[in-house]
Amino acid sequence: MFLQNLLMADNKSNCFDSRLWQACAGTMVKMPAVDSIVLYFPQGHAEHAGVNVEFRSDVKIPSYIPCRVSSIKYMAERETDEVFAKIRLTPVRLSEFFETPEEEGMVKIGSDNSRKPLSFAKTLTQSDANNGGGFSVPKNCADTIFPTLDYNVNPPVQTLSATDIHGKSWQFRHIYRGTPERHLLTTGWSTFVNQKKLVAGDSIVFLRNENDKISIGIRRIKKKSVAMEPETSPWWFPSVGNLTIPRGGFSAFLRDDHNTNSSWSLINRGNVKAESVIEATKLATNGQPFEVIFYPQSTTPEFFVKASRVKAALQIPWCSGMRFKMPFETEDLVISWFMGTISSVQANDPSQWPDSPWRMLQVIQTIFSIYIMLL
Amino acid sequence: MFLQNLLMADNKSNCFDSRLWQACAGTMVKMPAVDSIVLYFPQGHAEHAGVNVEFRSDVKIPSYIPCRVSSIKYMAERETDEVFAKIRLTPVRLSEFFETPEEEGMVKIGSDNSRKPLSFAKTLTQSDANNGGGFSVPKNCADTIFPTLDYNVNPPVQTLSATDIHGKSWQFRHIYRGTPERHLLTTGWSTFVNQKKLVAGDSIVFLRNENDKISIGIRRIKKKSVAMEPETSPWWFPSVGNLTIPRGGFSAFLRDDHNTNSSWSLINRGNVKAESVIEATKLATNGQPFEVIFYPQSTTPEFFVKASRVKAALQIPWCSGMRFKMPFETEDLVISWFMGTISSVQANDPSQWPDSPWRMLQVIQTIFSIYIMLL
DNA sequence: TCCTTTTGTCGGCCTTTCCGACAAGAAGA
DNA sequence: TCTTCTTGTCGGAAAGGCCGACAAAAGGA
Repeated sequence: MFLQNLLMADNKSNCFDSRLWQACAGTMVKMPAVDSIVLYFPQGHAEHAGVNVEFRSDVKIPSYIPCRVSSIKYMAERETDEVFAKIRLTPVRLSEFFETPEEEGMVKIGSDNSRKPLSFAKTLTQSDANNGGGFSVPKNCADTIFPTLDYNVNPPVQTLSATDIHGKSWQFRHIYRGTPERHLLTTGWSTFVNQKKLVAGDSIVFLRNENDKISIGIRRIKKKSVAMEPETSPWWFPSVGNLTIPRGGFSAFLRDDHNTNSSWSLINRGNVKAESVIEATKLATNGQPFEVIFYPQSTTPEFFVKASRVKAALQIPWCSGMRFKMPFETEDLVISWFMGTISSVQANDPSQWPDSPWRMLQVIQTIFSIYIMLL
Repeated sequence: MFLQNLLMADNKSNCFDSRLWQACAGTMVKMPAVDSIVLYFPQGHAEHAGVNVEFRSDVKIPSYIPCRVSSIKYMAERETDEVFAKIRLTPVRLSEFFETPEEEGMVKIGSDNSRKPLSFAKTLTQSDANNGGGFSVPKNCADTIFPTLDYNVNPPVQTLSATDIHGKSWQFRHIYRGTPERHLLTTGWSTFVNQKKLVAGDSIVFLRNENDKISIGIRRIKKKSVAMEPETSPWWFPSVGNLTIPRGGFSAFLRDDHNTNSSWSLINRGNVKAESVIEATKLATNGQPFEVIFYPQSTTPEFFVKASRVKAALQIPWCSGMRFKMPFETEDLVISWFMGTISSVQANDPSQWPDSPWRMLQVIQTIFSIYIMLL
């Protein structure tokens, strides 16, 4: 059988370039390393599924299960280009969790920014998305990402090849013209917009890899837009007085209080099934390896958290009135900071999940509730 | 590494459908079966390369080497869609050649025509190739190959998907309209013409496989056109008086006498290198397995000939004045017959290759020389 | 030979897309 | 605040592509 056919057999495909995957997921999404130790939270997994998961009431489910990451597959939906990861987890003894060195899994944000920025994102304007028009290329993007034009010819023009997350190549005419002059993508752009079904508000990411090949990724606009809603599960940096936990933290999630309590802003609704959660939890509880699917663009938090981060967070005496600051990423990959005060600390669902570190996430949730109310 | 990248790593690709390969090569090109016995002719191989091959003079090279076909890979150039085959041959003892049953390798031309014709070829007109226009579909092609249109709607229209030799899918709008009404391919056609760099005179082949999937192949026009030049290496059917050797014969090749003697009409010039010929001959002479590349659209003959055919041909007392008839295939896959008289029988290069059955091909060459002179 | 069927080419018109003009917005002085 | 630089939107212009008309070519009687 022909290989290409194999790849197209279902609506998923292995990711062509893991850096493009990262750019689409958002630079603030940090996946754990293979072989590192994480805590798996069934409760978080259920919330990620976005449906009410009915666990069997006769079996006691632990609130967290320490696991070793066996493998991670970076993938993308063939239809929408939405990125997701397939993670294989193997339960380990709790002692292994505590034996993990403190430093393991720490991520130095910005440490790989030593080189020139290699990616550029732009939210599509009405003119960009209206087919008929081309794409207005921000000067920075053309200067730092695209191959340099020959400005001696008039007008300067070249063919730009960009590869999408599935490895499919797209060609665009890149021209520098107009008064005042600006960079534009013309021929090929409308085909891309139509085939990817892009609309104004969607973002695209251009990425230049080490061989100067260009990749092009998509981040779709959220259907239910909440003003300034962070696009990805943000990592937050607690800053308590002078105490700052360096480069660690939890993911946060966002309850959309404009709707009912059970309604979550999800992009992946329906992609993670309740049965998968029950199956994963069953295997995890029995100490058997299991597989979970994670959609980073979902607004629910990661439900597998690096051991070192959990330990860092547990050392903070969380209480009301505590001030904090938290970074989040907007559509254009710009990292902004939100500062506020913790109003209350409580477990998310105390009756079913007593004493779960998962309640920490409730803190963040509360913060966001306040945040939205202030707008 | 991503699979698709692997496939695109060089400018060759494994053929998507061997029947499409056959259609592009021409139905008169018959490849030997795997495990069958053939004669390999170093001289023919050298001519196929289209360059002067300098064999080492100190080693005596046999004029033919009996071989068993170990494997055949059907392939296509990624850039031009030109089909070729990679054939692995293992030298065998001459006794194995003679032990081959007479019937082996016999090909019954027309035996698989029992079903409706499943392929249709058309040479592109100026209007077909001019971008701006669509493609005028012959009625027969639409009726026998394409999915049947719903003639109740007005105008009858559908989307036609066709897969090229690399497995890439192309979409065309197939509409039945105009006065008088006719079948046309509109949207999608000009993209195909531009990307494949088709010009008026090139042929395309539509093929319907057992699952009613449509394939689309390309046969490019020869650069140096000789009027009524057969497009593929023809098989010929000698007919001597009442004696007709059934369904056997040699391939023929065509010397273009309008040019110098050493100039051959080649489509694959430069694709088969002299070094490959020397390497293959060296291995073959030493009795070791070797690999050859064969371009069926080349106008040089096959340089590996089925054992049974050689034996059949050797039984004919070739001499001047003998009348013969020979089928050949035109661009549109129509098989025509050419009849003539043998003017002389001589070895192609008697000093280097005495007593080679390869001289039989010289007969055909002579016939064609006469043929061209008559035009 | 004549008639019918099929299909190649053409000009008209509609749609798409390419273009500079202009101005709104952002950034810097 | 003013100036400069950047980029979003618009209407006109050019190109591409779909259409039936017509006639040439092919095939059958």
